[in-house]
Amino acid sequence: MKGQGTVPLSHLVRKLEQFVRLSPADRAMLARAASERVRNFAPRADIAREGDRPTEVHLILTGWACRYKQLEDGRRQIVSFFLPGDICDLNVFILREMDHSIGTITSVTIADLSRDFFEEISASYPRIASAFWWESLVNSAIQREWTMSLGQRTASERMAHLFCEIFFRLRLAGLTQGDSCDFPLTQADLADATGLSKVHVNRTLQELRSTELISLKGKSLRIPNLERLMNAGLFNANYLHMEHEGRQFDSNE
Amino acid sequence: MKGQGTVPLSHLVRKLEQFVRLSPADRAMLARAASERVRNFAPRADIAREGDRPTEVHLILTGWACRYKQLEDGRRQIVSFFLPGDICDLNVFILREMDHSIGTITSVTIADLSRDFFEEISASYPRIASAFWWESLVNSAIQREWTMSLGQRTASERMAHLFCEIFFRLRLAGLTQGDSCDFPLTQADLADATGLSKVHVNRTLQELRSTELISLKGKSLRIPNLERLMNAGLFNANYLHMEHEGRQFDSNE
DNA sequence: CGATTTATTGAATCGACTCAATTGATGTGG
DNA sequence: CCACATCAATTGAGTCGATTCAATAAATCG
Repeated sequence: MKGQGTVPLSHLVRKLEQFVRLSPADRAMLARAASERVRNFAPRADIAREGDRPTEVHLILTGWACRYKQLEDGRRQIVSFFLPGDICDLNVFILREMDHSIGTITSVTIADLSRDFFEEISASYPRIASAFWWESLVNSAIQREWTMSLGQRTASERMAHLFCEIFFRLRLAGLTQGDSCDFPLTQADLADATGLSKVHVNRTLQELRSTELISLKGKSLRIPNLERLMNAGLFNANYLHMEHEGRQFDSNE
Repeated sequence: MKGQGTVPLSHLVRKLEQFVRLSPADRAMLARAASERVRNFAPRADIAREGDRPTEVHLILTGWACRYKQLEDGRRQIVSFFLPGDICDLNVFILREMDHSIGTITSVTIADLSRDFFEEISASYPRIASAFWWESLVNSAIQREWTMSLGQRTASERMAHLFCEIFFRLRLAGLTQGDSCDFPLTQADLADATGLSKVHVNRTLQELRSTELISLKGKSLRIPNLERLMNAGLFNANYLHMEHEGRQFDSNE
């Protein structure tokens, strides 16, 4: 039973184990959760819309998605990306309605986690609960870092920073191959995420390519020298909190 | 014992009661929490610094503070404001170190809430726990809205939006007088929060004043017509989730 | 009261935007 | 499997919002 191989759940487990050591029972619980209600979405589809009542928490099993908001006049901002293994807001169901939408980038498989499930977790699976807290605090930190990027970083810094962030997050979930990873975002997506125009995104990418900070063709990203890209984006990984918390959170089994 | 008058704790209670109805026991618990370890800070002082180990959660009793991040070259971004009654990140103590700093704007009084305190809450005070969850989800929503502002709104929209947000939040805590409220932020603070230069903040304020959207002198803000300001800032209050969740969360006592 | 912080103004510049057209990919149906 | 349609990426030119630098005026504070 050891080694879940490439099953979708493994991204979540791999990521959570960055923080706590999970017991076989913990893993079984997660496996149960991830199979309860599974749904598939086409690329560029909405999983949830602003105004909807949130009734469950979504766990991204495969594919990329994003949270986005729109102004009445159509201006659109992607406020975060969801990668495989990511969980959308713990406990959202206590709010009456969504203040943003969740849409897919690629085709996506999600598992819907019910409220009861969360209550069971907090009552009986303290390590999972801890890890979920960690995930949620990291997501808040990412959102703050985006605020920083949009407020202070220049176009090329912003772009470099985003590439670093995504690469680190994918790596944590076991989704990189050496210095490369899948990268399904279009330049329009990057524009919506960075607050730049599509045209300027294009020019900024050319700049990053010409200085050999990235190589981006098709849907694949390669970062030949991560350190250099991090410097270019003033990227400090501390906000991802990829530290292991030590023994106090380990499984005793 | 009824009516806490203007004691600092009342801002928190008033805000949380927007969401749940608290029992006398709940209130007593909050009162205990808020008196456990109280500290005072001068204006423009740091409550916590990036790199520190977070050991407790801070509750703002009086005064204004902010979360901010800095790049190596000194560029500074305020990523959120803390107003009286606000709580800084539930459960941060599970992270190894702060990824940002918390600094005061005015003089500030805080209460430090221990980890044990939170465990007691989740075990025995479900309504407070719910309300804390709500507060934390709203804070995330605010952070997303800032991302939206910085990415998509123009200078004057951004400024108008920020004024609306602060006014709504202060009102929820019982800190507005009619169409006015205290407003201790300097133009430099506004610049750091909106990602604009000080000079442009100044010019944007002049624009808002000349169109009579705000009146801002000394440390006092007046919003003669909130609706107009909301339109100017494309402000939609839904992200503040100021809805009452209905009976299921009410105290039975 | 002078000292320091905060706010205001002007002028020149630049990063990023818009508009508009073109090239290159991707994908689908006949 | 090509032809057409659509979507994504690229390029050029002109413009504008916001910036920087620098100086001055007005508040605030000890």
